[in-house]
Amino acid sequence: MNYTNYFTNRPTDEITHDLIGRPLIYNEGKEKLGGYIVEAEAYMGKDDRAAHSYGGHRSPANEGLYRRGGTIYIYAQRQYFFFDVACQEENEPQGILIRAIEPVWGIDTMIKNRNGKSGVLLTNGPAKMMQAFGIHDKNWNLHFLSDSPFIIDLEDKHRKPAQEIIADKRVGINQSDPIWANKKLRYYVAGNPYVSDMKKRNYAKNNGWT
DNA sequence: GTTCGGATCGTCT
DNA sequence: GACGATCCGAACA
Repeated sequence: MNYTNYFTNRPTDEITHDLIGRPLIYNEGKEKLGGYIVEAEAYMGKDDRAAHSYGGHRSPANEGLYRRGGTIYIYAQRQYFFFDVACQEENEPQGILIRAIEPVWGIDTMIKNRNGKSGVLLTNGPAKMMQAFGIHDKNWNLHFLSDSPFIIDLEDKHRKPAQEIIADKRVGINQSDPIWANKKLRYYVAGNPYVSDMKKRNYAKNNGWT
């Protein structure tokens, strides 16, 4: 399975669901940083009121969404950076936002990058994950995954099986269009502590893995 | 443990 | 000049 096939040929929400439990790794050359994807959101393109590409809106900042599936789309929001992967063919501006990982590789370095914050606070949000990787710019925006330090491991045997994957509404979406704002396009490992806003009382045994 | 409001800056109008 | 696909610390329980 290569990135092009993986990020096209299926509906974007289906790909998003499939990414849960797969390793996401960032390796600039000196050390492997990353963990298992535990939370991600699908943005369904021109019709999706919550997407940056809603209504066909196109600008230098959201150009990445219009590139071919497997292209990295990094964007800035306030002082923070977010990591997306474009889906579908070129000019079909759909994408996936990786929201959270359960840290596994290079934890000590990621804690340093996060200014000493550890535990759940290390990577339980899209901008926190980028900080943990030490990314503070859009350097890799518009690069194809295989031409970047990012690796999404598509080997099924490396995918950590979740006990249950929940579909829920996306986070931080403007409610002006309740139809799109409430669509269940966010997927996460039930009870995993690294899912953003996961309440302690909802933590699952074995972090929600089988 | 959970909620609330302010910070802060790239991007588009 | 206004607005976020957020984060953090302070306040309250």
